[in-house]
Amino acid sequence: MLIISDVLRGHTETIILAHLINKDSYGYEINKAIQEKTQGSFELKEATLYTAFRRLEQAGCIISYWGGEETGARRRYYAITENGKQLYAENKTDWEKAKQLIDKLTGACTN
Amino acid sequence: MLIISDVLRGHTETIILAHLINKDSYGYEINKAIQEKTQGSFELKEATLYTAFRRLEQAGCIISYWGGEETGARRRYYAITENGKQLYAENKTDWEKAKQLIDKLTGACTN
DNA sequence: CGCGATACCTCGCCTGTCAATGTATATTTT
DNA sequence: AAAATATACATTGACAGGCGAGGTATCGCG
Repeated sequence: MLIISDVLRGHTETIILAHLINKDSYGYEINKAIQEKTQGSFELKEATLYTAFRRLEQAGCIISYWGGEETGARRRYYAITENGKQLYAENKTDWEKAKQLIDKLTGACTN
Repeated sequence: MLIISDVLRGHTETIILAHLINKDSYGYEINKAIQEKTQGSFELKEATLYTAFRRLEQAGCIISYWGGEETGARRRYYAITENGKQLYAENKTDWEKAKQLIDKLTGACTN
């Protein structure tokens, strides 16, 4: 991985939720989508992904159902809930704030 | 703390280095500076701060020396090294990349 | 003298990441 | 038909960074 993963830490859930906003999806597909989007410069590890799914489901932010085994192995689909949409919105505004804050704090100070 | 700390994770060292770029400083002062800069919306916890100092010193990114007890308790000053300046520069470019990446990945996807 | 501010430090827990490993099925290759 | 590859999900155990809680010491003020 080219990008230091500690910086990405804490964004896993938001990344997942972002992918579920428009349509239901499943782990493998989300992972592939991320790899394509970032052209390999960042990969969500499977273990990380699935533990995040567990967290989100337990928090009532997503729900899961089995389906769509037509093409290959069985898939567990996830759908975002109202809770999830709310969390996504919160995380997005938090991120905007955090971005500014980090920019300010990591700028060489002249005082 | 208002901002989710996991998002800030991994930036502690960069924040410290940023404060040492222009002048030597010590823990308490750096902490106070951060609190003022962010108007209380983010506080680097002492335990976090001092463990980060240890890490940075062990990595040869900063060096420490005792001094300046004139006003109160004794202070341990830190100075940035060439290694530290390099790490700072790397972290900054990483951050720019990561910012773009996160923005891209947490945007609701329309595909 | 007690209290608050200054200043530093450590222990142990918690949480998120991830390498390693395992399972099962479908498709493609040999 | 067997082997390899791709699809797809899941768990375990280790690791690292953040931080709550607690501790030490000095100085000035009332």
